[in-house]
Amino acid sequence: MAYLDAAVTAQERSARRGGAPVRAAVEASLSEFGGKVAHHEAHAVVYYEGDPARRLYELVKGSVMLYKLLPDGRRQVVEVLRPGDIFGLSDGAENDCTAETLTASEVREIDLRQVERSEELQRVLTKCLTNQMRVLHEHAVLLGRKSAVERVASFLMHLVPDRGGAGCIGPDEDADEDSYDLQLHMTRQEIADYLGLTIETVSRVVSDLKRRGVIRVDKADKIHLNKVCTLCQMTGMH
Amino acid sequence: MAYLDAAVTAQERSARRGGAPVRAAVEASLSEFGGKVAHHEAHAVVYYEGDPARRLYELVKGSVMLYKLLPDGRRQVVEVLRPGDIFGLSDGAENDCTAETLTASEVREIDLRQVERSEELQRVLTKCLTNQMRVLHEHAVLLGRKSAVERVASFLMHLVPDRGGAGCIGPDEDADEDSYDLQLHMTRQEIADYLGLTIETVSRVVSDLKRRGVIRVDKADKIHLNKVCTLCQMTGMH
DNA sequence: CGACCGGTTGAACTGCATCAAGCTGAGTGG
DNA sequence: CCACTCAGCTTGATGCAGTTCAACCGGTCG
Repeated sequence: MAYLDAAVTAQERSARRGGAPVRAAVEASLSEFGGKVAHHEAHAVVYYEGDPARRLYELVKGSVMLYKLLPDGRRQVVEVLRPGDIFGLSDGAENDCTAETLTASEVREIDLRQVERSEELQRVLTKCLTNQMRVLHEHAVLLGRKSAVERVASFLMHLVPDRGGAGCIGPDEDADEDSYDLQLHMTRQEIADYLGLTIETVSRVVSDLKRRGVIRVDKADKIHLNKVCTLCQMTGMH
Repeated sequence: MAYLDAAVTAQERSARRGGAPVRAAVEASLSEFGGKVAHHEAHAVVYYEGDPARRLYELVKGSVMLYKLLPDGRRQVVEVLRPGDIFGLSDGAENDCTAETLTASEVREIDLRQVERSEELQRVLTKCLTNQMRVLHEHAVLLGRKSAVERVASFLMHLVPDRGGAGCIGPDEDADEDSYDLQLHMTRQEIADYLGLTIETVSRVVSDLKRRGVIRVDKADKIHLNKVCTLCQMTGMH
């Protein structure tokens, strides 16, 4: 746990590295509500925890993570967002998380007063928040009750469309000839902070999966799943 | 980790014990939208994870926890709700959690079709979900990054109005003559499953706090905080 | 009174963190 | 084109916080 720069005010905090999409998008887009689309490069901070919450954001393209820091520098990535997701909503006056891009991203910014007015916007919001709640619930199980191997397996499975989530069918008993190519776009540090582990543990688990032939590591952030179903069985959910 | 009865269908699962409110209520009530108010006794299941999501619920009185089970019986309590909170909203066709009362409770049930129609309801919902999101973010930090002592300290501080949460002022350097009486309404098992610990660890930490004079344990679920500020400093947040 | 349930306490174990090297590949400059 | 550097990653050795297993305690209920 380094981040010794962390126990200070929002703007003084330094950025971190990483970057990759995580799950399938919610249908609706908020383009109809106007708002500027801002372009951010990778590892750019959209806003800081503790900053006044001024706008609502919709991730249009790329990927963004939300994280919180403890005063001693420990970090927890609480969400990894994908296009269609909404963030920046706060029930207080301040943002409760820092939002930082993982990859170059496009973010639509919508004035909070608009939200009060538009009925349609409220409807989309409810839908989106409900979905994020489900994801957070599942993540709480991961953080509170899963082993390191189960966390990493769950993380990887979540990157496979229609697998790993609540609606996952579970492993296909017979043939495990399913394979899948992943681009993580996150550093080991970001993955570790998302999974509540250390960088070393993540690395060790990945190496172990490799050794067992479940995955192939082409580059640190480019992983091929040799046996999707075997991996699925390692998530603790089947 | 017992719960061996868990790896089965929703209705077959057995109930668990416990019960206590956790934080201050959101202003709005949904009484204006009608809906029946159901009375549940303590440790009653309102709905099961996996059941078709038919209605929206508002906790009127009492306290309710939401939890998820892994097939091998490990449990994670993902939320502890207090009056004013809304639950049962699902973005799929099924509930993603089991909802169980901690104490005798009153729960208002609202038809999901109402939600589609009412603009005002949407507004209240957005507000309520945003608040729950913030709580879930904070809980992710607890589960992913805090030590056992920090978890228990955070848990207890959350039960003190205006303390423990994001808006907590932090410990008052000087006089720590603040003291406070708590009624937990949760068993050690429920607390452990909420904090991602074992029952033994919770017990040991509580005993330790007692030994150090930070708290006084009148009954297992009736705890007096002798030094609120000392406890506050043990949450890892100051 | 005995059984049972929730809680506490102790002893031993272990999974993950911590500490410490070494490795790899991209960028830089001579 | 090669030496150097530096960041991100991997690997090994060791330590410890929290789990596991087990015994016991106190209150309650039949």
